[in-house]
Amino acid sequence: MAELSIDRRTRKDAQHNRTQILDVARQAFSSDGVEVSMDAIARQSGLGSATLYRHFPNKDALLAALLDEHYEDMLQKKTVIEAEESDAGRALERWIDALGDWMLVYDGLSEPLRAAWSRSNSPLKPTCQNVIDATDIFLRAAQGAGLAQPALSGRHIFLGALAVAWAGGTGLEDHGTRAVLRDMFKNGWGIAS
Amino acid sequence: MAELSIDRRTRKDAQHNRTQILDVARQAFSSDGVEVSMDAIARQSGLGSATLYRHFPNKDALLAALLDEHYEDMLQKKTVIEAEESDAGRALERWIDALGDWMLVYDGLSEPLRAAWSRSNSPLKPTCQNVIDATDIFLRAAQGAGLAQPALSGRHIFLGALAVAWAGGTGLEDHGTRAVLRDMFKNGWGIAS
DNA sequence: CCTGCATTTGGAAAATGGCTACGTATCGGG
DNA sequence: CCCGATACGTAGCCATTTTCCAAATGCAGG
Repeated sequence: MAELSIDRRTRKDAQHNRTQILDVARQAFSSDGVEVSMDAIARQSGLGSATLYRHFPNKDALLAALLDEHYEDMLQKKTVIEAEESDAGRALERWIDALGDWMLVYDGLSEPLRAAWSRSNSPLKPTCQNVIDATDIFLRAAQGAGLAQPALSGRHIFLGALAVAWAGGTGLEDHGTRAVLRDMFKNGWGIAS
Repeated sequence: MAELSIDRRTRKDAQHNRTQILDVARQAFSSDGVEVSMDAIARQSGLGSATLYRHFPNKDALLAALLDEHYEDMLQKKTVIEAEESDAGRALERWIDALGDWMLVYDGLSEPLRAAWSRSNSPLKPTCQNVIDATDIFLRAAQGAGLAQPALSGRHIFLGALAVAWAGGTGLEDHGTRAVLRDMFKNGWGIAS
């Protein structure tokens, strides 16, 4: 309903430009990381930068629009995990893995995500909150089964996964390091004596 | 010896300006984080920006000069820990804590540190390497005593500590989160079943 | 004390990036 | 087909890192 009224009032060229921007941005972020300039995206879209900013008031908003697409996938993964995995610990583990992958869809994505959740008015914040909420569900189940540290919250897990994604992200020649970091995130560096 | 020949050839005003820059930068980084502009540092030093760049070819070089001062403290801490702590696990823990503190001396320090170690020619790289080497010593001792995950290397610990510092760094209203993250780094989010 | 010259300096400017003001072009209903 | 609402692009602002070059300045030797 809301969509209809928007669509009806939005000019066709504007609609076309919007999807064009999203397509170009998706491609640009994928190949060059989130650090590509807005100017470059506008140029590749065949538009002036002001037009880009009219559709998305800032870079984070553009990023958020793209991430919301991926959030659909995340919801689906959530359903699949819940259906397939009876063990709450393994379910949480799979969810955290999915989280890590999500945070790596675009190179350098960790930065704006982290910045978003300290800044008060970032368009990325709702998206983060959704993911955190989903994480909380898996986490509490695992905690109930004694398979996750009881003091943690979904926010902590999110931050941890974000930190791992950040550290293991761009320019890490050694691919195995990523796996090691994830394992360290799950099990810690220490061994209880 | 090398210092003498440098000192002899370096003009007094240049020497003075150099220490002046370092003093101002130390203060500026401390109070405003590493994101302060080079221009601001130059201005507060009563110098033109070009002068600043003559002394330190880029921001990382300036940062590295300051961090090297702190590295002295780290070496001292290392000695103290080695002297006081007979348990290798606790020694490693204390070292990692020191590592975490070191990475927080300036706000936003994690960023350049991480960038440094993927970029090939960063002035910060040698400093990082020194810290990693020291970490390796503590780590191997702990591994030998069965108190740390055997698959890890000093580099992994360094990256992990960096990730924790990054995630728990700037703009984290909740101070307890930092402690939780450190604990999660040591023990993981999971509980072995 | 003076003087010549290498060294050092400062201000201006280039390159890049986020973002905006404003006049113009275009869409689409009547 | 026309006109107002809507969307557009140019040009530009501000901030940041870094570089260029002419002018100033310290210092060694006379």
